[in-house]
Amino acid sequence: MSQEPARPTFSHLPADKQARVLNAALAEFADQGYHQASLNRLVARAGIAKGSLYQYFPNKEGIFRHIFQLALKLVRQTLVEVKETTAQEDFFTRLEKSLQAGVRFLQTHPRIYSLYLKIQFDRQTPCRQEFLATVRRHAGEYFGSLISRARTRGELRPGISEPAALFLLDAVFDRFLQAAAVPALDVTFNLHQAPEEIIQRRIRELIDLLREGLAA
Amino acid sequence: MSQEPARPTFSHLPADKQARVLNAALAEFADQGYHQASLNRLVARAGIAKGSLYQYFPNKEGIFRHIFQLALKLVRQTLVEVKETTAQEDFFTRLEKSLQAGVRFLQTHPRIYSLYLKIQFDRQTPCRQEFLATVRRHAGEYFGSLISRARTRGELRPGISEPAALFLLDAVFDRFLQAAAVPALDVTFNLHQAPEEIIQRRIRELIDLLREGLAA
DNA sequence: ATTTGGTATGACCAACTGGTCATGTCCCAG
DNA sequence: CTGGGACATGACCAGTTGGTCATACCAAAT
Repeated sequence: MSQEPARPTFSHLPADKQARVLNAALAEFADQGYHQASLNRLVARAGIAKGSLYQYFPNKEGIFRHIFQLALKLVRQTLVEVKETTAQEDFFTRLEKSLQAGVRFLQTHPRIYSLYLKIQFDRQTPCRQEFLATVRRHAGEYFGSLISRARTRGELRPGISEPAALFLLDAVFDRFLQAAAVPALDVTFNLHQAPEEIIQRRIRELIDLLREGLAA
Repeated sequence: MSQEPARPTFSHLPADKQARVLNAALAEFADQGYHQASLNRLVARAGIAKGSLYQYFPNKEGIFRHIFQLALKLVRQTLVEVKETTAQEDFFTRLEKSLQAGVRFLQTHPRIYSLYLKIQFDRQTPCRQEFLATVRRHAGEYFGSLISRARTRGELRPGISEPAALFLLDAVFDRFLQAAAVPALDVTFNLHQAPEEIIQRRIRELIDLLREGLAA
């Protein structure tokens, strides 16, 4: 499918040097996006020579694919973990804990989330299709399994359209995280860099609304 | 606040030439974003010389501000129009018609919507703050007025958190439009370039879900 | 002491960027 | 016929980009 993005030389490197390079790369791609990312800045941040970078990776896209695969692994891990640790709860508690986990992820890996957003909205980023497909598939499976178990337990209104429910959850959760991560995005929630306590209250309000609906 | 982005020379131009330049600019910015947009490509598309461009506008940012103001005007217009033409309907019908109007806008002005997305997620675009604030303000006022009238009419569940409802609507609507405009974004709705009929059905399903909630 | 293989380095390259400007064209007033 | 102002033009500029490469370094093996 796609050749190894990193050269063997890179894996022989002392761990701290690898880390420096990966950190610099993640930082650069996360806050500039693929095309605006500058390899000159990257090597400056990492404290290595330009030539060295090309001993580690075949080209810019190779660097990108590498850090993108690391990011993907982390996301997968997190999703699996949340799914397992909330397996015993009822549907709406699971939703609440999932959103909380999302916020935690975003706070501990802000650059990875930023990278994710960059990829999502720059149609020309390499691997975009592959990346989005993977993430959406995981999200879909995640919400899907929550929903289908909730349905067999009778926690859902009967006759609900499953695709619609999936879409709704995906939309609301994604937007919630976006609003927490990106300034000037949400109308009234003011989630960006809001204190933990407010975020928790907002999460509960939202889940309530999803559960009970808007109508009288 | 900010000087006129277009030079007088530009307004003296024959209308079709103006249109050619504006079209080329919108196209370039919409599918490349601000920084990746190339003025060389732009002038090639418009069929004018590089130098001419700088007789019309002071610099790249000036061009951007100009087309961005045109876009803003169009969005404002559309919102006002929808608000007025649905004034007589009940809350959930208004929601439905609003979403339909959004989809129509996106179909008739795909490049403007694309530009909007680019601005939303590229933190470094000029005028970003100003632009987002304006759009969000309009969206907020729009949904806000819908909600508060619905409340006085008793169409809403009492005790609903208004900010939460606003956030929910904004999130779902925006994501719906995004999914319709950008490939590979939604999990299961497959809205991208879907036929009119499917889109209408999805809208109805979503509004239903918002109205009645998820819980049994 | 010499050779060898992996790694480090930064000057260098072509391609492109946003932006400038001397020159040219054209039309209209004198 | 002459002059002047508005507009057109593309060669040109300095700066940056992703990428290359001859050279240098340094350990271990001979």
